[in-house]
Formats: sequence, structure tokens, C-alpha cells
Amino acid sequence: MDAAPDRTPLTRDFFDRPVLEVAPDLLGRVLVRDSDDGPIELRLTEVEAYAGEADPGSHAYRGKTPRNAVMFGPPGHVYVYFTYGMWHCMNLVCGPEGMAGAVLLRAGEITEGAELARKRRLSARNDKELAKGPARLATALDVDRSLDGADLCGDPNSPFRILTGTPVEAKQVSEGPRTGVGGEGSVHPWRFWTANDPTVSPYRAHVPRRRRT
DNA sequence: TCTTCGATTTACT
DNA sequence: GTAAATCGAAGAG
Repeated sequence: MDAAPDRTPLTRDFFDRPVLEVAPDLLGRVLVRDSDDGPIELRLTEVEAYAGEADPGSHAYRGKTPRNAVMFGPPGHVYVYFTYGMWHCMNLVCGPEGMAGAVLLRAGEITEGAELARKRRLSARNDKELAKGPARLATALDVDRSLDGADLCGDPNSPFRILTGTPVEAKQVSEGPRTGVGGEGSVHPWRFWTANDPTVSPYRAHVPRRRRT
């Protein structure tokens, strides 16, 4: 029998480390999302690291803007962006203030509140698909830009918390190129996932969109 | 100001 | 397998 997940909240020190150290360490952790509709808990199974202004694949590459400002702030906060005209994706800000590191939450397993997640993810054919992909994960958790900047540590009114959970052993952590990231950004193996977990999203290489006529 | 295209998902051939 | 959906950020002019 597996031991019950540790429900001790992670402190800000956890996030105040280099992003490449934090990212694999997030696998197996439990994200708690409180909303008016009720709580949802998600065990993280897949993440991607974005390493600040020096990383061509990162939104922070071209410096600080109103959209990405949270990435440049203190660690332990949530960065939410809107993309493709219809989806949101959720990141956790890591590293010291000013470094603009963040970890994209790409997939997870809903361990509490699956019924609520199903209502928000009507196209999901089974529970493994509820949070299988970054925009799906954000949809299941009802995350949008209004939650940009929310604190994960130390704010009792925050809609988010992250618990110690059951960290995935190093030998169970797989790594590879980041999904959907093109150019020089694709050379780094900065995507981390739990080996053999059915909730991990399929890899898709970056494809430049065709010009509309 | 105008044009392009994205850390994606879904539906359809 | 491919394309559409749909809007805002960012680069070009």
C-alpha cells in the first residue's frame, strides 16, 4: 500500500531555487485549487521549465511586460497567460526575484473534485484526459488571467496551495525536449514527466502555423 | 497602424 | 493525417 500523501504545504524556500532544480521536484506534488464551486486537488505528472530572460523559448525572453510581469517577481506565485485566443496556461514562478524563471504545469491527475472537473471538461472522454495538457489542466481548475499573481505560500486567502504530496523518485522522472517550443528553445531537455503515467500529454513538435490567405 | 503567429485543443477527412 | 477556432502580444513598416 502506498503511504498517504503528505499534506504539509510547501514553503517559499521550495520555489526559491534554480528553476531546473524545482521543476523535476514538483512531480508528485499536490496542487490545491479552492473556488466557490468547491476544491479540486491535482497530483502533478508533467511540467516544463522556462529559464528566464536568457531562454529563447520563454515569454520572459524579450524582457518584462505587463503580461509576464509576475515572472519577474518573487517566487511561489502563479503566472497565468492567455494563448491561441481561447486557452489559459498556468505556471509557478521559481528562482530568486528578478530571474523570471517559471515552471509550466502541463499535466496531472485529479485526485479530488473529479466531478467538478468533469463539468468543466465536457470533451474529456475519460478521467485521464481531464488535465492531460496545459490548457486542459487550466480549464479543469478554472484558471484564468484574474488569478495571475496569486500566492502559493503564506496567503490564507489564496485560491491555491501546494502540498508536499508524494515526491516522485529520481529514477521515475523522465526528461525530454519541451513540447511545442521551436527554434533554439527546443534544444534543452527541460520537460519532465512521471515515467509511465497515463495522464502525461503526448509530445508534439513545434509546427509554425501556415499563413492564412 | 497593420500583420503575424503562439508554451493548444478539437473536430473533421 | 490536417485545419479551424479566436484574441492579444509583439515585430514590422
